[in-house]
Amino acid sequence: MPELTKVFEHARVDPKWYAYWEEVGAFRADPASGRPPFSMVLPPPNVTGWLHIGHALNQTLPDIVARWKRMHGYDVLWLPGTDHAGIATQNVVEKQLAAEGVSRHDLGREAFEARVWKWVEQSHGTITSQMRKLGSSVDWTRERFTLDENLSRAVRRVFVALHEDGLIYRGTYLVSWCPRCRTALSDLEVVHQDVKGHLHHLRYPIAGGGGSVTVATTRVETMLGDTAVAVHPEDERYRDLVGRTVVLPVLKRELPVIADEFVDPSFGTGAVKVTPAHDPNDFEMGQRHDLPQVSVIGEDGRMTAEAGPYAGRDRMEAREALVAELDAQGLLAGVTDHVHAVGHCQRCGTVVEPLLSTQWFVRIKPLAERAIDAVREDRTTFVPANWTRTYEEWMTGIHDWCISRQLWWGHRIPAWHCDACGRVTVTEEAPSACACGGAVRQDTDVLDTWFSSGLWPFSTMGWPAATADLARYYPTSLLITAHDIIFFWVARMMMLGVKFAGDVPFRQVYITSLVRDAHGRKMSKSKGNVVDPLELIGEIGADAFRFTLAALASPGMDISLSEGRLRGYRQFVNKIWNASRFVLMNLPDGMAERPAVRDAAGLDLVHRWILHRASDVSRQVQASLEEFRFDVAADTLYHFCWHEYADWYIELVKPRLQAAGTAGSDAVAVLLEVHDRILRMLHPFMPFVTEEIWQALPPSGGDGRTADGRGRTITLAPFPAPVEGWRADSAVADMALLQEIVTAVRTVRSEWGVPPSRRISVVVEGGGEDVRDLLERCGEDIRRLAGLDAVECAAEVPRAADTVRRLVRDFQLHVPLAGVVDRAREAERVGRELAKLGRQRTALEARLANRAFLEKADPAVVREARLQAEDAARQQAKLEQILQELGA
RNA sequence: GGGCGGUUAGCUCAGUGGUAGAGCGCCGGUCUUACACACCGGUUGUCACAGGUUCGAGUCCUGUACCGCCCA
Repeated sequence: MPELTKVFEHARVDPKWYAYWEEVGAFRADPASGRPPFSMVLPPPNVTGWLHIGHALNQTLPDIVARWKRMHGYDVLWLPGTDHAGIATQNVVEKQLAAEGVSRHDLGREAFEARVWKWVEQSHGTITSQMRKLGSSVDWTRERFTLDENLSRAVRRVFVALHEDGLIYRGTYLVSWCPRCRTALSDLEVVHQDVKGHLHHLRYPIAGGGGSVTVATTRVETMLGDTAVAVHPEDERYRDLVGRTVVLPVLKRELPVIADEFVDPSFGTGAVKVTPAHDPNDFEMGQRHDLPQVSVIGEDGRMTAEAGPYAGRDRMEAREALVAELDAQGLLAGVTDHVHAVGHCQRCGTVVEPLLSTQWFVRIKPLAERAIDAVREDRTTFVPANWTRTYEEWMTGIHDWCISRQLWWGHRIPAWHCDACGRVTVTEEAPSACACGGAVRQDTDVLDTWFSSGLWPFSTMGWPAATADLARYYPTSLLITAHDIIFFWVARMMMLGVKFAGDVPFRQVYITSLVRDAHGRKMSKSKGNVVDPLELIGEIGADAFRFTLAALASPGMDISLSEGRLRGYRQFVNKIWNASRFVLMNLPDGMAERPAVRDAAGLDLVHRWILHRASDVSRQVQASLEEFRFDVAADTLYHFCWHEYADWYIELVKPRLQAAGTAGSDAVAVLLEVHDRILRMLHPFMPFVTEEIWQALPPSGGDGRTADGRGRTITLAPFPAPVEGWRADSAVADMALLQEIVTAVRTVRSEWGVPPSRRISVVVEGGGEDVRDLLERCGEDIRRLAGLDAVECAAEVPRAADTVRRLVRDFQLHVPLAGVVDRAREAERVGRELAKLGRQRTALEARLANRAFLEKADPAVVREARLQAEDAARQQAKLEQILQELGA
């Protein structure tokens, strides 16, 4: 440590230590280590740009776990990597091309792919650099990318195996189609948003005269593809109409009127138009009634030749034109405002069109069933547990998964089509020819990105080969990820892991919340409230940023990234820094090794107190981390470090450090011991500052440092364990008393405006043995902390006019303050205290007067209430006396 | 329509049935030799509303209102 600045300089310190950790291989998993394994995979970020604040949370929490487990001696594998993110990445690059005035079609598939690879290199570099700045302790030697050769091989293996099992099929069905991306999407990639639209009521004339039937629709243009009108079979109004035909306006096609239970008689007129080629419900109705499917909208979002006079027009344009035409013909029965959910492309926001299309699908029910069972059998558990239900419900109602995408970026589907016989050959490697001898060409489609992400926990470990990593680290111990990808990712990993890797992919899944802005609003570019994690790290440092995320990460609650909290935790990091400066500045010159703390029983009260507390806190932090209460662990550490260790212990140890003999050496030993434990407990939360300081502390035999330099890092030092021998309940009680006395004096000083420079004196009246004993042992401490030149005990103190008296427990402090005391004001204060005490006493006595309370409440609670009531009564009496003597 | 979560101090949030807490803010005082990103002291509440269970409810149950998310 070249120089000790007053403010922690994260920008100077942080990069140094990350490089060091990598250099000594601190994060490398070692299957041969003989230590127990603990494994996680990082949810691979998309190579679409850079990490956002949500990624920061989803790296900080697992990093805390990884570092904590490592310090407990586990052989930790935290495997990093990135996702090629098919449609998302393709869109990013297409936008860049558009800015240059070219399309991917201008480039052609190969050149386009090359262009994307170039982008991937850049984005990957950005992401990994961000991860290093954040301090993520991943094993870079095992980094993976979903398009790596081995991961691609895993994709082909799984595709072929599912196909052979009959779980992958190809067919023509209604799929969600993005006309802008020009690809099919899975249900999950369609985002439903409420849109204000219009419900158009259209009259379809009944064939052969006799009026018309009115149907309602929000998508008028699809009428051109209608092949029936449907009513509910029990709907009296239309009973006679079933079996007859109506005439489709404009195209003049005759449509049968059918009866189907699906129709809701209470919606609109109770009669609906049926468009099997453009609506999922109508598609099914069409199957039931064997209706023709007429596609009037094409893959480009324009009307097809089937649309007659509207062919070639944009779907939205056609809608307006049709409305006008129908209106002119008197077939528009009315228009009402209507809010309805419209599907939009998750990646580009375009309104999705349900289209008939030939695609590859995964028959998912059989896979889902096993994945549901795995969770029911607790082979995988969710934290918080209520996500289990969300998972189960979605898995239960799951639909087949459309996995083919008409993109150029991704894993090519391992299927080869024969031009001669039309047969499709599905194999891992390209066949030289079709079985019939005909030439084959590979399917041009690629797979849904999530198909490869679904294999991530085992494909990254070498599957399908039986590797040592797979044997040792699979199933992984824990997955930490956000709730918005439970369906996309967690569910798919479960299904595919159970099916192909022989077991669940992870034993526990901790679901994190979303990070929102300071006022709980979702961050979005359009709102302009997006917080860039790198910017924040630049401002407050990675340590403070991480600590903030941990402190705010209470389970099940979204995180509001409040500026106040961020600033507060930056100050906390600085507090740790300065407490460390204090420790380092007070070490004897040339201390080569840390002295051991001698038997606690022989130590001074303040040492026994802080050792007891340090031990207690390590127990609490351990317990909190075990149940993923990062917030509670952070809070415990914050309070202990700042408000016990820094505020009290450091102040109390100052004079002791100057003392000669054992008093001085004890002080150094305990101070170093506790400080070292604090650093180690804080390390998982704030890795950089703790390493910086720890490296400057004199080493100790047991802290994991070895002669060759390997292991000379706090990252591999043991996480502090509680020490039974440090238990000192009496020291804790004595300290509480000391703090009460000091605080009472400080309050008097503050209230009467006594400047810190002015020494005053205090006489304690009526104190018991414990008080006298404390004054004897710690009189000097009390004088220092309260700014006194004398503090003594007396059985009876003569009353004096300018003496302020304060009640502490059952004794009182007499503080002579010549010339500043206003008796009336003091009487007012005592009066307020008395009133408060009276309220407390009344409430307690009311409880004690209640027979039911005495009979049914826990005896300990009753006893406690009694003691409190007695205390209150005693204090009341004394305060009344004080008040009286004040002359009020 | 189904499901999940939330409503606690000015703000952001903890809170295991037993007298309401933290950080930030606010008010007053301090450059006390680790830290002014500090120190000392103080202030701050119909725990959304209405019922119920209980000796006792912020905490458990039911309902209502509002906010948010997911699914259809």
